[in-house]
Parts: sequence; structure tokens; C-alpha cells
Amino acid sequence: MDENNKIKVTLPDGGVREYPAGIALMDIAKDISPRLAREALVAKVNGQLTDLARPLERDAAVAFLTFEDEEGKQVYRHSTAHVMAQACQKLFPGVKFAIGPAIADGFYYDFDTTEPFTTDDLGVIEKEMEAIIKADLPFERFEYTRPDALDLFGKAGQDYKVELIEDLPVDAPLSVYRQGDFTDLCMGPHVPSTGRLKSVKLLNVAGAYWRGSEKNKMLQRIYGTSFPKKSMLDEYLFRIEEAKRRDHRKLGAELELFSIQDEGPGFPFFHPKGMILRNELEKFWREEHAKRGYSEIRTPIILSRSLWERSGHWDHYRENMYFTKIDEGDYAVKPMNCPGGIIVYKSKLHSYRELPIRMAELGLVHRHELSGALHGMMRVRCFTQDDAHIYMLPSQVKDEIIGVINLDEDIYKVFGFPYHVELSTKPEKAMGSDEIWEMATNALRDALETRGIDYKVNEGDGAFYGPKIDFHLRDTLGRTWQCGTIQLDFVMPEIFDLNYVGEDGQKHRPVMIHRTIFGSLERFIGILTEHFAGAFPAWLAPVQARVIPITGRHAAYAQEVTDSLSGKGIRVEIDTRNEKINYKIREAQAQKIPYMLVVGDKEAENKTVAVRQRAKGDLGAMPLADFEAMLLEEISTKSY
RNA sequence: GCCGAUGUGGCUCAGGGGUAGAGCAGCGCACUCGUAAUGCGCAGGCCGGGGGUUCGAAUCCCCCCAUCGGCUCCA
Repeated sequence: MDENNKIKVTLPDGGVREYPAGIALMDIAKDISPRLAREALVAKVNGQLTDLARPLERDAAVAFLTFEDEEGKQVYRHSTAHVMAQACQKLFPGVKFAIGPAIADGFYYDFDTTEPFTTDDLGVIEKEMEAIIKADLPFERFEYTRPDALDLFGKAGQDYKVELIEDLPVDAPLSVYRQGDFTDLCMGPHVPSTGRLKSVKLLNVAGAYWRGSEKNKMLQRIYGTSFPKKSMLDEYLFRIEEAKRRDHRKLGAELELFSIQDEGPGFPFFHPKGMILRNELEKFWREEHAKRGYSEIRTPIILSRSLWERSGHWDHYRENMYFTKIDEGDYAVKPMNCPGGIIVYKSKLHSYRELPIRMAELGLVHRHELSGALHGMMRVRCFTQDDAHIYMLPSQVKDEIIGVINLDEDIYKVFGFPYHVELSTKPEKAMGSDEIWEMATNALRDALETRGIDYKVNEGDGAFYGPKIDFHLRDTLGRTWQCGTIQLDFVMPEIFDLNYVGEDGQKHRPVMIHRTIFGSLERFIGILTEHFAGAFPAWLAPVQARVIPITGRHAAYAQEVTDSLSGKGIRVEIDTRNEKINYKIREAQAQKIPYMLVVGDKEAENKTVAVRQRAKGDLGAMPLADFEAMLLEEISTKSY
């Protein structure tokens, strides 16, 4: 390239600048502004993330990314992961490196070590990282041929890197990054030098299987995060602490909603207040389903082994099931409701005129989840699915799927939380031919596209009998949990020889949908608790109002108010304890009761109540009847 | 199930080889009070369970169990 050649650089603001060909991106940043040079972490050249040290040879659109940009942030964290790996290389000679990506809010790196890391090691590693950062080592990029790279990492004993290279396409370009004495296979890009990294915090260690398969060796994963400013790190750590305060397990105990006890790991207890919440949800659910032409059934929890053999659960789901013996016979506790529901369908002959049949069941299922997987109400070993099975003509499939999607959206809307949708395809352990799976998967995809819903594909994650659309909700720490699901099934109707009588008087095979909206009452209540931080909307609140007499003198009027509210179907409590008003309010606030009704001399005299709303505070006095009307309206509209 | 951590009264936590402490909650008494903690007193724990070391174990060691954070799995 001729030194005298000029190239044109187009910046995001549309401005065009000329530079000599071969100029380093960093020098362009410096030319634009010293501040940009200081803050830029990486460049985007024609949409391609690129190290700042690399030269620019021809005309290009260039953008400089800082920590404020999502991609800049990822590069920052990824570079931090490399620094952590370098620290581990020094502290734990012989350690092997697997992968170390940036993730939401941080990064991790997986190591193969002779001794597992302990929490104490984190501090030591952090110290070493600080030294590396202080040394301000440049991140240098090198291109390698495949044989050279294999030789480099092979000689270094880096088996995982060798495996990674072997799995790359033969003609793929290989890049290697080096800072100081640490060399890693990496696509890059990276920040210019380790000195760019400021506030680093290693958060925890965890075992993680190589390539995510439990068949592989368990590696040691260290999670951490990093920020360009200490204050940002502190704020992040504070946010995590904040989030823990909304943890449904903590709130469940504090608000006396539910609990999990040592006597029943994974088997939740619903306490009186949690039952109110649950019953309200069920009531709402029944209303919405009745409106949409669903009937409701209930099937037994224990059914014979032969049924589970026929359904395929025996072959595909046995390790998750509980078994029992009755007299001489083998039985299983149901892990799913479908076989029971199918028996109901088969109990009589069906005409094509009846279809679609939408049969719902709040079914209690038991599944043996791995002990380490249990998580509050989010993952338990017995739970109530708000299940339904839809039996339909092949021609009705698309409309029925869309109908379920609409129901999902309508119901989630009432709670106002965000969700995302995934489409899961055929798993390894599956029943049914590829053609059937293909057809079913296309039907789901088609319905999603018709409704214009954004979704992500989750390969191999379908149920063993069919592909599915999943609705994922977010908990307070950002973890997502599958709740609603729509599973299209051509397999069960076949195995169970389901049929309906068609127009032609002949038997035909219906198609089935398995679906849930809440997913499970338990998980949904967990999500709901965290979403509202325990401050449930009035229609769900276990106690909707608490009457607080100022002194014992006002107990009679307080009782009158309580009786009146209670007579109108409002869930109300009275606090006649011999305590000061501040104390009683504090406690009612802590219980997140939507309304506190303070009554003293003035209120007793005027037949009013002094209303305090848990979020808005003191609303002043109003006639009791007005308050009742207001609250009843709030309840019936399910406002939040 | 796997890796790491944790387990002390209802809750939050201190103690760390010599036989258990605080605050809050609970109970009793006094105060009769106007929008987030009135004061005093009382009661409450075989320190997750089982083994071992020791004259002596909540404390040290081993094995379980449960929980927390991940991995895997899933509603």
C-alpha cells in the first residue's frame, strides 16, 4: 500500500475525514478528540468490531465504541476475562484454559485445574489482576495458520484450545491474542491494553461442564464483572443486594405466603395468605378460560405403569418420575397431565362437529428434579400446571395456536410484566418421524410469524412428543423462567389411537396441543412476588385493607368499618393491639397491605376513614362509602 | 447429580476447645397515643443430623441432610 494514498473515513455523525492509508484506528480517535482516544475501547469498521491498534487501509465507515455501547462493554468484560486467565496462569501453573466470554453484566472463564478454586482464591486472583492492569500490557493480535495454532497450543498442553481449533472450519482464519506472557486463542477484539480496565470484582466460583454437557469433565468457572469506574461497580453490587430483597423466597416467608421446609425439599407449603393469592389467580384463570370455550377436568395423580409405558413416559421420562406399588400392581405418580386427559377424551366417541375440544386441568404433577436444581418456588418437585389439551382437526391447528398465543398475551397483560418467546425444536430423545416434527415445527413458526411475534429458536429443546413455543418470564436477578408453553403434538394421538368421526362417517386422527399459560401456579406466583416486590395489586393482595384505630377508645368504630368492608367482600383486618399508630402503620406497610384506614375521634364522628395508600401515603379522610366504592373498582378492574 | 459456599432461638446476626449472646418478633405490665419502631420486665436454643478426636466439642476431623450461587435439566 502506497504511503501517500489517502483514505476517506466516514464517522457515525456523517462527517468524512481523510487520513493516510494504514493509519491506526487509535490515531484516528486521537485526531478526533483526546477524550475519545481515552474512552474508546474498540472500533467498528464497516460494522466489524476491530482492535484500535489495527491499521485502516481503505475507505471505511468507522465508529468508536466506549463502555457506554453494549458491544464496547462486552469487549471490556471479555478483555477482563483474559486478564483473569493471565492471573490464573501465574498463580496456578499448569492450569488449562477453556472459554472465557462476556455475559450480561460481566464475564466468566472456565479453567481446568487440579484443585478446585475456593472462594478464598478469588481475592488472590483479584490482586494479581490488579498488578496486570497496573502493568498496562498491550493486547497484541497475531494471525495463525491452523497447523501453527495447533502446534502452539498443543505444545503448551492447552487441550481445550486444541479441541476448539479442530472444530473450526479448516479455512477459518485464526487469531491469537497476547498480553504479557499470556497467549490465548481468541477472535477478539480487545481493548488496547490492560490498563484500560479499572474496577474488577470476582463474584463467585462454580463448576461448569466443558461445552455444557454433563458427559464432559467439570471445569472450574469464575464469574466476575468489571467497570471503568469504582462507583459503577459499587452501584452494580448495590443493585444486586437490592434485588435480593425482592427475592420471592424471602418475601414468601415475610408475607406468610408460602415456604419450603427441610421436611419436603422441593415440595412447597402454601400458607393462608398464599392460598388467597393462589385462589384469586385460579378464579381469574377459570373466568378467562370459560370465556374462550374451555371445559375443565381433573385427573388422578397416580395412574398405572401400563399407561406410562404406552404414553412413552416410561421410556423417555422415567428418571424424572416417582413410582409406587398398589396391591400387586405398579403405578407412577403423574409427571404430566396429558395421558390422564387423553383417557377422558377417549371415554366417548367424538364428532368432527365438536372439535376443537379445549379441555383444561389444574393438574398437580410430581417430577424428580435434581437436588441441585431446586430453587424456591421457581423449580420444585411438585407443582400445579394450568394445563389444557386441545383436540382439533388438522385444519384448525393454526387458529388454535394463535388463540393460545392471544390468551397468553391477554393474561400476561393483566400483570404487566415483560416476557420473551422461544421456539424449541426436536430433541435427541424424541418420538415420531422427522417429517411429523418438521410439519409441527413449521405450524408453530407459521403461527408466530402470522402474529408478528419476535422469537428465538432453541434447537433441540422441545418436549419428547413435539416442538413447542415457550414464554419466558424474568425474575428479579434477571434469570428467565419458562412459564407459558404451547406444544404441538402429532405423536400422542397416534399412540393412544385417538380419533373423531368425520363428515364422511370414517374415523380420523385429531391433532393435539398441550399448553399452559401460568406454566405452574408455583413458579408463576414466584415470578409475581418478585415482579411486584410483594406489593400485589389489590385484587391479589391477601389483605386488601387494614383498619387501624388510634386508641382503644376507637375500637368500636373500627370494628364497624371492618364489618362494613368485610360485608362487601373486601379482605380486611383490624389492628386493635395496644400500640402506637406509627408502629401499626409501619407494620402494615411492611406487610405491603394496599390500604390502611386510620380511625380516630374525627372519623368516628363523621363516619369517615383516613386513607393511607401503601405507595402514595396519606390520602386524607373520605366517607367510608366512597372508599369502599373506590377499592371495589380497583379490585374489579385488576389495576396495578 | 456435579463444583463452591453456608447452616447458632420465629427473623437478622455475634461467639470459634471450658459447656451460649444481642437486636427485632412473641408474652406480661405501664403509657391511650393522628400516618414507618413508647418504656420496663419475662420467656425462648440438646448451636442442621450422625459418628469420631479430646478430661471436655457449637467450636477440630469424617459422613450425611438442607439451603444459597452456578453447571446440567426443566413448568
